Amino acid sequence: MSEERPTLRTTARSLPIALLRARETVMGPIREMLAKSGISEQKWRVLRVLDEVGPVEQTAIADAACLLLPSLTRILSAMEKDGYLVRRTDDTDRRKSIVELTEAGRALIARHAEESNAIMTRLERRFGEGKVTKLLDLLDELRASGSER
Amino acid sequence: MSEERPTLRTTARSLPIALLRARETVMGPIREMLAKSGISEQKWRVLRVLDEVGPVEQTAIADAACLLLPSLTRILSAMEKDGYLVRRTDDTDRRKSIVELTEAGRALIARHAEESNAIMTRLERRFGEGKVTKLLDLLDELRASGSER
DNA sequence: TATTGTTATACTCTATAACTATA
DNA sequence: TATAGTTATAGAGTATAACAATA
Repeated sequence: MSEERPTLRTTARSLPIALLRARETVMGPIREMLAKSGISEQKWRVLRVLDEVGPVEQTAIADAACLLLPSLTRILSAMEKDGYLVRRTDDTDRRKSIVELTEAGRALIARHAEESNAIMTRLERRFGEGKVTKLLDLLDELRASGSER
Repeated sequence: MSEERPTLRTTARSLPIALLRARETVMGPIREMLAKSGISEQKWRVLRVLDEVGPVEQTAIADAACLLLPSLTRILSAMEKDGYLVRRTDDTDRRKSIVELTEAGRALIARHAEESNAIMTRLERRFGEGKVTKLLDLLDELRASGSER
């Protein structure tokens, strides 16, 4: 049969689809964990970013947590109302607002840290620790190469 | 300082976050491509799955395209209305409905295949073809290990 | 009784543009 | 003029449960 049209790669060899499928595989137990405290994936990412980098402006959070600024505005408002973080105007540039975790925010993270680590450790045992490391390295490099040219 | 609470991995070493960030990096040019024909990421995944596996029941599509069945129902209805696919009741099990691409659906894929491949090729050149292969292999294995045990 | 898919509902996130205030 | 963040709005996806048809 004469096949004229260009052929796409199989979905298993499509990077965006493979990344999504792999993520869905990994997210299962984490979703269960988060569901228990009624916190969304997006809020959990924001919490982790804040925990990692400390007080920071919103554009940086949006980039690190893969959220658009309008989404982030809404999420931060809700989380501030719930007492997990505070926003204050930056001293040197009053357009910026700096976001910072409260003690309650840090406590929320702490409550989940152990289980989160256990989930990751279990995955490493099943999938292979070396492979996880290799995979994370490649993902980092891929992300970095996206910023180039 | 005495740090008592358990520590989380950095977000760069969190598999779900790293997978998401990498995906966002890769999706940029693809989103631009799809935006031109007003087709969502989710619809594009459905098209590719159907193109790859042929006529198939909806549960299988949902799994392969990482969509919940209620979402898929709505998406398929819209795509059927647009003439890209048809649904027919399975002969041997009348609970199932088999979904199949129409000629218009295949044409839609064909219109994007060349550009989609070009985007992927460009990424391979920048990031390294070997690394892409290695990454896809690892993602496949990860996905497979999720089904185990 | 279990499974396949649909419908209903409430919620959340996405995407874009317009806007405010600061620089 | 440009940037940081907010607000508005429309649209789409997520998640859960309840349901109909079929097995």
